[in-house]
Order: sequence, then C-alpha cells, then structure tokens
Amino acid sequence: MSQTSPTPPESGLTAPAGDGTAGAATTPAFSPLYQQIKSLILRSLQAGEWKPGDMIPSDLDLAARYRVSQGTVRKAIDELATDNLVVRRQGKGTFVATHAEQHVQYRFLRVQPDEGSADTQGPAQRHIIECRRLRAPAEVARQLGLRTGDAVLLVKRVLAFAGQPAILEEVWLPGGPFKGLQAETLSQDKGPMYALFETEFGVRMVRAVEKIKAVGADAGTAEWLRVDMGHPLLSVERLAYTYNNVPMELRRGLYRTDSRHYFNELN
Amino acid sequence: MSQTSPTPPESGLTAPAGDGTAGAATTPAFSPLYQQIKSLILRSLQAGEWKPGDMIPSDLDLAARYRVSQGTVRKAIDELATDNLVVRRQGKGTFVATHAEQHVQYRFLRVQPDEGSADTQGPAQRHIIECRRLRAPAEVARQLGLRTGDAVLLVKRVLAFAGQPAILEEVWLPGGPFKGLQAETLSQDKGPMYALFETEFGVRMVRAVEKIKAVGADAGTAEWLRVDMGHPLLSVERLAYTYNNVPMELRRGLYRTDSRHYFNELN
DNA sequence: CAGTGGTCTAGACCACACT
DNA sequence: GTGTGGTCTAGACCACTGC
Repeated sequence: MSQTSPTPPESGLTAPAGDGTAGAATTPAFSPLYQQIKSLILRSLQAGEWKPGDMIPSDLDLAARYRVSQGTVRKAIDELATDNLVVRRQGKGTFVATHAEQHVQYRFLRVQPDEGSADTQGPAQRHIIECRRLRAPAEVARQLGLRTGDAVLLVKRVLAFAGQPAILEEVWLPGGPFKGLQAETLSQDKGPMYALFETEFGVRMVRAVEKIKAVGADAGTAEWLRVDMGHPLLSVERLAYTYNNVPMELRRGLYRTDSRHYFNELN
Repeated sequence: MSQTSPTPPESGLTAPAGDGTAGAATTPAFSPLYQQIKSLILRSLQAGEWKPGDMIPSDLDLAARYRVSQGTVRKAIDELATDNLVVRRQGKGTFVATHAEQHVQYRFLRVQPDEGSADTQGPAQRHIIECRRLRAPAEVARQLGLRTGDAVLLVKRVLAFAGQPAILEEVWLPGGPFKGLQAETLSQDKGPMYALFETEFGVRMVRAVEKIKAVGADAGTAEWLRVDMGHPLLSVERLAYTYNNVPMELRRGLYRTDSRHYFNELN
C-alpha cells in the first residue's frame, strides 16, 4: 500500500471507506470511491470533454488522473458501459457511445416484422410531413420540463417499411438545444434521427421511457397509414433523456401492427 | 500466489488465462474463469441444490469450494445478480431470487394506471374462467418446444383492477412439469402465479420475451372485458423461460388500455 | 462479537489491435 | 513491440446484520 497519506486526492473526492489506509471516520453520506469516479467521468461526458465516438483515456491514465487504482476506475467504467454510455473495445480503448454505430442503430425502435411476414425490415423510408416551430402546449411543456408557451419544434413524419406506411410520428423538441433544425436537414439526412441529434446539436439520447396503449385510428391518421378509421393501432409515447436525466424529446407514434409487432425483453 | 500447480482445480475447470500462474497454453474455446464459476453455480441452481429463497454459500465458501479467489466468485455472482437469478443482501448473505418477494412481485406485468387516473392499482382481482388439460396445437407446441399433440394445460382467466375487468389471459403450460395443476389451486391462491409455480412445481421463471400488437376485440373478448366489439386492445404474447433458456409458459393477454398503459424502459 | 457482502489496492499476466 | 482492455490473485479494511 503506497498510499499512506490520509488526505484524499484532488478533485474533491470524499474520504472513502476501505481504501486500504487507516479508516477515516464514517462519512455521513457515504458513497463508494468508484461511484465518485463514475460521477466525475460522467461530468466530463456531459461537458463534452469527450464527444460521441471519441476514445476516452485509458484505464491507467484515468487511474493516475484520479489517484486511484486501476480496479477502481474499471468498476466505474464497467457501470458506464452497462448503462450504454461508453463502449469498451479490447485492444483499442474505451469510446463514448453513439447512435451512429451500425449495430446499435435504432436502439430505441422496438419493432420487428412478424415471423412469416414478407417484410425483411430493411431500413425505414422516411417522409417528413412538417417541421414547425411553435409554443409548447401545457402537457408537452410539462413532460419536457419547460414552461407552457416556451418555444418548441414539432416534427411530423411517416415511416414506411417495404413501401407500406407503418408509423406516424410526432416529435416534440425543446427550441433551445435544437435551434436551427429544418425540415430540409431532416429530409436529406439518412440514418437515425438520434445520430443527427448528436452530430448537429451535440445532444445524445441516453435513455427513454415508453407508454403504450391500443387506440383506434382517427380520420387523419387513417389516411396517412392507409387504414380504415377505427383500425387498431399501437400508441407509443416516448420520453427520451440525455445525460443527467434531462428530458429532451417527446415522441408520440402510432404504429400499424398488422404484420409487425413491438417486442420487449423482461429480465 | 499459493496456486502453483498447473493442473486446474476439481470440477473440470479448464485452465484459465491470467490466473497468476505461469500461463497454460491457449485454450481453443477460451472462457474466463469467472464464467466457468458462473456456469457451475447456475448448474447447482438448476439442479435445485439451493431453492428459491435459500441462502447460497458465502463468497469465501464458494471461493474455497472452487479453488479460486474471492474476487473471481464475486464477479460470477455479480453477473448472476444482474441477471436477477440471485439477490445479495449485505451482512446477511446471497439468496436465490424468487417471485414471492414483495418488492419484485409482478415483475413481468408491465401495466400502470395512467397519471390522473383514479386507479390506485391495488393488487389485481383474479377470476379463473377455466383450467383444462388438452393436446398442444402446433403453434403452441412449437413455441414451448414440445411436439404437436403433447399434453398441455390451458388456463383462462380475467384480471380486474378496482373492480373493472382489465386483462383477459390465456396461459399455456407444458403438461409434464405442471402435472396436477387444478383450477381450485389457482383460485385459492393469492399472490403471483409465478410464485405458485415456484412453490408447487419448482419452476422458476427467469426471463421472458413479449410481442405486442394492437387488435380489435372479438365478440367473446368484448363480453369478458365489457367493451364493444372492435374496441382497441393491446395483445401481449409472452414466452417465459426457466433456467437454461427453456421455454415454460406461453401467455396471450388482451389488455384494456383505456385508463392504463403498458410501460417500458429503453436503455 | 463473528459472519457476510462491499470496496480498494498493487501487482501480475493474458488477449487483442495496431504499427 | 507497445498500448489497451480483460482476468486473476492475495490481502486489507469497511459496513451491515444478527447473535
């Protein structure tokens, strides 16, 4: 044990328990060292010190920076990895997660073709219906943590699989972080919306919560999705969060599930 | 390093890499030691050496039993814990997870009352419609890994919240493991079905996969759920697995979502 | 008090990727 | 070869639980 100094290292770490030195007095709000390290790394992530796709310093570098052992930063990074905030690649390094990667694209779109269905579920075709700037209705404001009347963007679009319209979506975004978002940008872009959000606005979606209901199609919806009025549709309301549990997007989708389904894993 | 013998310990562990001894030759199908330990513990779990609710041996005991260091069994148990197969309780021990615990009851029922709804979502009232023994239809057999015509049990029931019928469910179970299941047992029982499965049949559900669609109520369903025909309902098809990814239950539910929703977290 | 899980360290070696 | 993540050990001490 080389660390015999009772003073904690830089960065305002509170004296941890069981650090191998003579035990400091019990801290009132005790938090393990690796949690504190995790918070520090998280802060750097939020601050943009390392951007999506970037490699973050190696375990040993971070251990040196925070004056802890490699094992401790490993445990911190392990948690960040299971939270999908960071991806480890053996032999290469640890990288800030991004929605632009091939194998995690559409991580939040839990729709699959039914077995036996003809659909091969290629990438969705996207058609922007409109993209407007307006004042937030009360309910939208509440969920996004804004005040009623604050500027928001509303994007309406249709997603189609194999030429058949499948999803009608309304996307609500806070006006501040997404200033300058245009229908053209959205139309020209290929790839997931969340990847665009990262590259163009520096907003990374980290987590989302969905509420799902069954509803009947109203007249407008029926037309866009080419079904009869009253046709049963899945209503999927998603609230997506960036770092630090800040809500950044409210999305309301209506899904045709005639030859597709929403899938979910329970653990 | 006390372990200087190049032969692996008992239990048929393959020589691991990086165990502190002089490196053995690279194993073709390399698997970390802690994974092997995890498998061994899993095997004991399946074999019923420790039953749901039981305490398993302490970290140190297991370390001694498998002749590895405490850190290695910890890593194994950590994974079992995140898989919800085992629960750690500081100061007490590590216990085999069970559906009978208060705070994890209805772990697989992802239904919540809407905000602003009057429902306080007390425990569901359950009404068994029927419980029959019959031969498995092709599709059911396929999903349960049986042969068409094998004996299966079919349970139909209605769940109600606050007196209002909410869910109409068909539960298909393989006849073998659930031999002797009776409508009376189900009716008399209070608490989750999955808890009953553990205590009465030694079958612990570990994981499930759901496919969700929106459908219109047919005549029979409409009556049970007290809605009009064609009323939009959530169709939730769940395949639940025991240890070792063995499918053990197929469940088809129709959910009213007028004042409730299915919720989901995306990570 | 003893026993259990939880944290931390220091150091070793392995597997992988790049150059 | 060098650097990175991944595995493993041995030993220490802390925090919690229950006798």
